[in-house]
Amino acid sequence: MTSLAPEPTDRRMTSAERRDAILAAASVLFGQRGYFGATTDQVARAAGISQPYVVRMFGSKEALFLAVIGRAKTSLLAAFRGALADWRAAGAAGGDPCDALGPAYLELLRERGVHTSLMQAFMQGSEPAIGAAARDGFLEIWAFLRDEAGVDPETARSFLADGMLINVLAGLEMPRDMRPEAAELLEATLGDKARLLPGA
Amino acid sequence: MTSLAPEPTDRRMTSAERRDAILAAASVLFGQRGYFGATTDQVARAAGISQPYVVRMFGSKEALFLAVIGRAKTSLLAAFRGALADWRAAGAAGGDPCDALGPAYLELLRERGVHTSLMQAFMQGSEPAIGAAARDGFLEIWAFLRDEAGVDPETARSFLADGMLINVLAGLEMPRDMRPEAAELLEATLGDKARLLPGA
DNA sequence: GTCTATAATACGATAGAC
DNA sequence: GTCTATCGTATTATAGAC
Repeated sequence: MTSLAPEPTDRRMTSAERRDAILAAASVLFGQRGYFGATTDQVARAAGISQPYVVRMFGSKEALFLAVIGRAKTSLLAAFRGALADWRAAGAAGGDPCDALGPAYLELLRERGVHTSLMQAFMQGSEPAIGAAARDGFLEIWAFLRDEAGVDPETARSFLADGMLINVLAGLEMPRDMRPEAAELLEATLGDKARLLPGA
Repeated sequence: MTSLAPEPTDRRMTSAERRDAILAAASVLFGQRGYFGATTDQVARAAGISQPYVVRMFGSKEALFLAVIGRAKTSLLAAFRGALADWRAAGAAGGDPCDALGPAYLELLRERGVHTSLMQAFMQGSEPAIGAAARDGFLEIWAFLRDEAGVDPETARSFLADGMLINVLAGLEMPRDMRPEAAELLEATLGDKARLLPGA
């Protein structure tokens, strides 16, 4: 039976890719304006499709947002796991794994909307479904640092704090400010990697 | 002329206090749901007045939000300046001023909505008026640390990072999560002060 | 000063054609 | 799979009475 042959992979890839392109567009918009501020119509326009189709594809705006933060969490953990594996392969036994995770976190700024959409989710703790997913995602990062990377609580806490400051500078689009204080803050926090922030 | 006598202070105080009560209610709501998520009707109900009156009193929702973050910035800087003065009066010349500012920041969690409304503003950098005000406010804190408290850039950066992590745990309402990982994270970040977070 | 009533619009979601 | 048309509702803001 010819029907046993697999469907042309082109079709399925295109479908999954299109879905991911919508999620990428939604990540940027939710990252900029937050869950309530970004509209399904804005996502649709950015993705070049109709507003009802966005809702149809994900079921609801809330489900779309949950898919966005799930995708961001996956991107982040993949970047961390890759950096950790490389760091271990390079044979850095006694050192601090965060020395490898930090640069990976900054490189991820090139993928727009990952940090900011997660951060917007973190600020919705009082929304029942989103809040639960956000707490869950944050604790998954914590568990990765403690259990997979093997760092102690204070090192993990400090690493997360540095990450949250970077997220805030991304949310602020701080490079838009041209005053010397802004330059000093950006230099102290990110050095020349400040160019990766939104607004730069 | 009897009209030269000052107006009864009762009247004016009551008016200013009522305005501040509205701002306090708005701080909590904007902190929880963000600029777009909180509605003027929710603020009005929380303050026990009508929705059109909220808009009338502040001119627009955006002006109300800007008043909220202005008030939060004032509360924060007042707490910092008070703690810094006490610390200097106690004669701690060679130490780190952040040792006094940190506890003051945690005590301010009792005043609901200060940290979270500021954080929500920080995540709206792409909104023209709000973004500019948010960057301005953040840099005012930075300038306080550098110029008034006299701390070096790396100490200031690290202090701000710790603060941003606390803000995120407040936004997440992390104490709602009962798993041991959440307890470990909260203990590492706030110790017994975790009880001051929303959601606790 | 504060309210009620309401205008004007924006939004998420559904129905149904193709 | 994807669109157009549209419904029902929520939201900001204004008008105007008291």
